[in-house]
Amino acid sequence: MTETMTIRQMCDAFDVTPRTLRFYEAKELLAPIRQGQKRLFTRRDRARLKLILRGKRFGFSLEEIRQLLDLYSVDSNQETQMREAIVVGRRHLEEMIEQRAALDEAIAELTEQIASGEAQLAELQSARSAAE
Amino acid sequence: MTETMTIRQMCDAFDVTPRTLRFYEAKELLAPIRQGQKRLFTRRDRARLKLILRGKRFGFSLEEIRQLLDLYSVDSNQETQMREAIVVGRRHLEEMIEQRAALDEAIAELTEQIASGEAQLAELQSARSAAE
DNA sequence: AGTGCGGATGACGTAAACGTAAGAGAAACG
DNA sequence: CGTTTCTCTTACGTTTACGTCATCCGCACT
Repeated sequence: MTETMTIRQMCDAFDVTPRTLRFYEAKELLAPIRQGQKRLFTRRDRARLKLILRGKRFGFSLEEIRQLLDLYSVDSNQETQMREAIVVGRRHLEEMIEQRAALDEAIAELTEQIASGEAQLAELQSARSAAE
Repeated sequence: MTETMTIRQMCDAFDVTPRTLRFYEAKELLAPIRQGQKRLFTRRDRARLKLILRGKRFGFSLEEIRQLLDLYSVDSNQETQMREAIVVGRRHLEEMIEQRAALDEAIAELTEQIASGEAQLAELQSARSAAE
């Protein structure tokens, strides 16, 4: 069905702007095929875009993501390229595991802070009703 | 002991540059006291800087972090300000929880990709030794 | 008195990741 | 056939988060 998608369909599907998709193409993160002038984004582009957006969310730069994408691209049957991709992948994996630990800690602390803030508010409430 | 710290001590302790600390002060994320011209960073500044660096790591902008810091600053006994901080805090908390879920998924997938990449490499190895 | 050293204050520069406007071409619609 | 509607390329603009001078000040040695 949706074997390929237009730029507009991509934008709607992934909530990005056309500019962003063209920018990613210029940076060689995506490689849509052309039908005349127009871009057609394939399943592969969609998979890559998903990974790009995920990577961005975790604070990786587009350049870091570009290196990592080689690991997911099946056509990296070139041995040296594959080795390189695995090294990059391992580095990212480590970083992400560290990030998860830090995230857990941050979530715990923030939860605590919110609770303590609410407690202070509740105190203000009861102080007010006692004053009536 | 180290009740207050100079800018250089801060830089060494947190691995940032003086420029960064002055920048954060300009953005009202930090508020070191002054001894003459020189900045002296207090315990409070250190706690805030820790939160700032953590927030950055999770992809929050300095402006978002600034809003969140009110929640941790104990002197936000102003009720409306406290309410606002709690709302912001809840929003961040939700986002971080979502982020953790996405992170878990990404870690799982990346682990898989690395394993599959290594399998391909191993195949190349055995193909080579069989060719001898 | 001279000379570093640490820190301060502008002010301009920069990299990343797009935003935005201008102009043009194809294509779909009434 | 004219007019929106998409999309294209080109190119300059913008925001965030600092980097990088240049210059100056005050204090500690010697």
